[in-house]
Amino acid sequence: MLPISIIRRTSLLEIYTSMIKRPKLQDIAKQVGVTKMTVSRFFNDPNSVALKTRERISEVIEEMGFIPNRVPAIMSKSSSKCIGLVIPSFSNLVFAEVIDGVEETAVKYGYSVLLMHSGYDVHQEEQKIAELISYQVDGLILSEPEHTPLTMKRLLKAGIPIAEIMSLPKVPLGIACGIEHQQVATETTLALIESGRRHIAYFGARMDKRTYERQEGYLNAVKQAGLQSLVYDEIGRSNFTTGHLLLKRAMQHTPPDAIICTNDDVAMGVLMGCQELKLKVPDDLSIIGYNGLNVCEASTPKLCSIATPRRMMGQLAMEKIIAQLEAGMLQHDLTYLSVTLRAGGTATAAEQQKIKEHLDKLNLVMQQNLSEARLGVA
Amino acid sequence: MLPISIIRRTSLLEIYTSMIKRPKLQDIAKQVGVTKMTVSRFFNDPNSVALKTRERISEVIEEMGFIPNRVPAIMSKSSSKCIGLVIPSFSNLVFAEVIDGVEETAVKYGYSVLLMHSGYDVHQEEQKIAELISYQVDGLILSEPEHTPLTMKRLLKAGIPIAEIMSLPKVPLGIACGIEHQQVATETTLALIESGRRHIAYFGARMDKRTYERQEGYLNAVKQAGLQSLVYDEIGRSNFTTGHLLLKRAMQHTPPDAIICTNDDVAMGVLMGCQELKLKVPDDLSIIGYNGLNVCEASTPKLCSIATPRRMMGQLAMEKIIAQLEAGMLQHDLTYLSVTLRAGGTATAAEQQKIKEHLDKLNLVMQQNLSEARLGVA
DNA sequence: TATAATTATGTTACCGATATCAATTATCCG
DNA sequence: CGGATAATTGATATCGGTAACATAATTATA
Repeated sequence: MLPISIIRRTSLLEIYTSMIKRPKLQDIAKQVGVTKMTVSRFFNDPNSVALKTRERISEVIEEMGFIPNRVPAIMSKSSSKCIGLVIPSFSNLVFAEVIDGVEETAVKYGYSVLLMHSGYDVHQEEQKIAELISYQVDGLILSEPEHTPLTMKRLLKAGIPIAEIMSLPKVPLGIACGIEHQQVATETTLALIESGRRHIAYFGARMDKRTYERQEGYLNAVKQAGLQSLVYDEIGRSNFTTGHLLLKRAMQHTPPDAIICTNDDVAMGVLMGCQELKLKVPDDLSIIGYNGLNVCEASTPKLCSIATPRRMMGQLAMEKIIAQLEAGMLQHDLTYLSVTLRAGGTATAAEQQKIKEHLDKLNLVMQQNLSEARLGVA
Repeated sequence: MLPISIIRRTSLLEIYTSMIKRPKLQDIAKQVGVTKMTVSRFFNDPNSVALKTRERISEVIEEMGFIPNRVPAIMSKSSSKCIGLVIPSFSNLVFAEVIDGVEETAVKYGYSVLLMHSGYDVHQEEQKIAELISYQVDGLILSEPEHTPLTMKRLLKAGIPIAEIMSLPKVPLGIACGIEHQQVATETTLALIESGRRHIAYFGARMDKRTYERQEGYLNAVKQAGLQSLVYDEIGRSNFTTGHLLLKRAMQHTPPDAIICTNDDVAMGVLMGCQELKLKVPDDLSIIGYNGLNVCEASTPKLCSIATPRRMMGQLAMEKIIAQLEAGMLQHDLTYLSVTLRAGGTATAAEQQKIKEHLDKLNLVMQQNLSEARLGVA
């Protein structure tokens, strides 16, 4: 069906004739009867302008709806006060909170965020990073663990703080704030095994690289316990439909008694599928999600999920970037963030307890690593 | 639980000592043995540079991981080739496709997109729009129908094409590509009434302004039919949980036999709630979503929803902005986009048919308006 | 009231690209 | 081979702000 278009002239038309040249400080200055320097001061250091002048400038600005041009300022100050953020996708709600955390912190310190998405593709990422650097961002936050060789070279030569979030990259570029997805998956799987589950499946999706880290962790655990590995995945995005589909496929093959899902969407799809297939959750089958999105609250029973500190990751990455900017010094800085259990009835109470214990143990081990690392550096 | 931090020095450390001054065209030029003008040409009009020179420049750029600074270019060319896009929220998947449509079209014509979010708040929107204008965007796409008076003034004085999408604003700033949400809701409601439903409820959310447009349309229809209006809403975002909650509330009050939801998330929440409350869908209760997101596929039965052409809205807004930029002429331009029915078993086959008919009728009426408007202008 | 101290404003150079025009070099053809 | 033409490169001004210093206006103080 084609869009239906009505071109209609309205009362505002007289304003809309041809493109107007945007006013500049000079224009305001002339109107007020000062030089552009005074108007510049009005914006950057109002107290250095006489009250009377300030009022007159204010009036003219108000009247003209004037907004100063930040472009020459970026050149002059050789700092844009902008931080670039590249996420893989806007259709993945995981990143919504990351964005909020990043932006919240940026604003707190007087920075802005330029946001781009890479579509889970390293070449698109290359493009977007180049674009952000070409706008002279003062720092970069990246959320995918892999980059093209050219991107790596550019990033190392960029001379600005760079933070990688979500996962911990093997060769960090500078700052890294992430989760040990693999270890988390191992511990979760072990907890389910200890709780008596013997047919634990992993539902993934081939789009996201972090999925594979978790899958690796899952495989380690089942191998360690001498159990059969049951991995199911699907090309493309991981969503409700994927979960639904993978459940059906799994049931035809070897019916699992527990499913660890790569994320909450897949897990919700599984849960919905269970209602259709009349599977009792968590008795017949326990379902564990990943991320702890709000969607977990929606179902009955609520989805049990591994909650990731997404907002905090954004905040922390930003804090660290700004710290390095203010110090004028680039430094390597790795931060491992711990995950928590988002309680929900898709796992038994005993299982939830076991998972909690395992995650706590993992956190403890990491803290020990921390101490050792400190000694190593000292 | 606090994040666990490990600061570790790695093999890349030697590169990371202090902030490096970013290289400029001049630096490349010196290395190659030409003037910066030649390097500038290398990027903007490669064919005007001798093959041999081109190769040498290429090598140096490759080696230095050089990315040209676009900031002075924006000043010099007095065009940024950037279009600003402001959406209310990244946690609303409705906008993911809009973004894709906008960006896809932008890239096609050599433009970039600067993306910001306003958190459904006109004052935040004011900030973000000002920021985008301060970066000298060549055009703006806004997705909320209301703006502060200051924003209105600034937009009218900005001298760049501005497109408003999603809804059709009462006083359009320039370009508008939107949906007649109110009329669509009226027609949907009427279709359900004609199908025999007598207790039709509307589930909204108080965050989103478009919700109210739809609510208005719903109210018109029930009033027209002499039925009781059953509006339920909740402060805050509209999501699964909201739908769940509103269903319970509605059932305690006057159990509805049909629910029109402000969006698909609320509708999914309702559907999940039905499974808990043992309500038969669509026999006891039919559920209509809004937007036609992919989430509609996830449930059993699939969610019946009014699909909005989100990607097309983005594409169209961008096309029209670029057209005006190339023409160097600002013009009012309103486009009404039609909606379609996304089939799903949460409404009976007969109901789905009726809704389709009503929507088709609406599209016809709009086409007539189009003809009249053309005559009016001619 | 004169002079110093302070406040307010102005002047000039510069940030790093590109537009424009000028100069140089290479190529062609009779 | 010489001059014309085309291809390539260079020189200079400019975009619109801000930094840094200079000057003018005001106030404080002796």
